[in-house]
Amino acid sequence: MGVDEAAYQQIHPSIKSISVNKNQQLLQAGDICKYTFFVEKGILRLFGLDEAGKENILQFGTENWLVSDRDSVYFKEPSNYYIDALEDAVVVLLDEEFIESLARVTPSFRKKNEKLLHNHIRHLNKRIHLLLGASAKKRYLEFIKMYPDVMLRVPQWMIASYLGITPESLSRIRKDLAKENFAPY
Amino acid sequence: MGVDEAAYQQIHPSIKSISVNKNQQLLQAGDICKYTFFVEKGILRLFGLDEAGKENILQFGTENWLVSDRDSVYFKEPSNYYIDALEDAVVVLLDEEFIESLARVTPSFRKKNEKLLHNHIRHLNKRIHLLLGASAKKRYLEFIKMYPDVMLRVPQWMIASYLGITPESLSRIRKDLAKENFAPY
DNA sequence: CGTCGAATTGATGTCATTCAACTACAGTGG
DNA sequence: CCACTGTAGTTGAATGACATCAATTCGACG
Repeated sequence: MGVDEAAYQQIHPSIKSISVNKNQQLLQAGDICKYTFFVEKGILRLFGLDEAGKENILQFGTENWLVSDRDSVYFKEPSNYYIDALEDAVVVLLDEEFIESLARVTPSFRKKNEKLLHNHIRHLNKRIHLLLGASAKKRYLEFIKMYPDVMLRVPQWMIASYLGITPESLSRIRKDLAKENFAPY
Repeated sequence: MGVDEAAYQQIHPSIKSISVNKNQQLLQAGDICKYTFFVEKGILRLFGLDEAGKENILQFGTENWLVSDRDSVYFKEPSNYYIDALEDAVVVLLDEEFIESLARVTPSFRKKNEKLLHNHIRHLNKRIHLLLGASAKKRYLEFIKMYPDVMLRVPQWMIASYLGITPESLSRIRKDLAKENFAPY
């Protein structure tokens, strides 16, 4: 996160790091999300359920990513989303207190945090743009371009969920691409 | 924006307010977005073009809303999006300097701004969730529930664009709803 | 091995798109 | 004031993209 070591030492006491097992839940809809999770190792995923019970994946988070329901953390409202681990993982729990400490110790932190927020928004806008305008195939190609690592580490049906299509459709899309001599790696 | 009058007076000089005509462009892809637009009157719209030249509407902004390509403002990068006015409008131009002044004069401003960012993210997440999981009909119903005013003031084909469907499809959806005795107003 | 979930494949269905025709209406110029 | 034009909206028929359902196959793991 670009935080220097001296600052880290000062606030160290308030940092909690935990290990989580594959498939372990870190957040459930209805609960208030108390932490922002910084992924030290492994993969987390943030998803919601629609009324048909289908999972819609909003975000994958691999090493050095932040995952959380920012709304729930920030507004202290019950979350509508779920977070779980797709691999055994190590995550750092960043709570309100931590954020405040950090802001006190390194004044530039607030700006960095703001920057992260802006980046997040940029991301979301791009994704909406794609969902509005692009075919499933194009969205898939965009995905593997942006997240080649994720693509190799999560099951295919989850990628389908992220893209907003069924696993069957994604399978067919991949078959198509193979025919066209497309090789992502 | 919840800024008190005294603060307003202090920073007044750096506030620029302009009138724009219907259809006037405020931002073009390729340009750097220098301002965040606060809509005092009228409606603005933020949209992108896909490679087929189709407009994808990311946001409508009516009275008291903020519209901008936050990324472009913040990172000072050329924007990928367009902003124009759907009605004759009056908008306040908020630039970097303004934001800084405000942060200096009212220390709580930074927090308010952060809150706006979080709200924005909440919004975008919800929209993605809908785009991933919900039918066109459900998305339309959601839309008129969230933005009844917008729905009355912008042409139907733009709403279709916002929802990610064609104008024809939206027309049919409305016909369906009418048959089911659905009356939004 | 045998089991279970993931992935593929085929047959069929559904929703939304596309293309085209037509209506309604607002704005423009004669 | 009326004809002319262009844009929005509606409707129909045909097409296409993706979903659904069902049947295998594949592959990891006990």
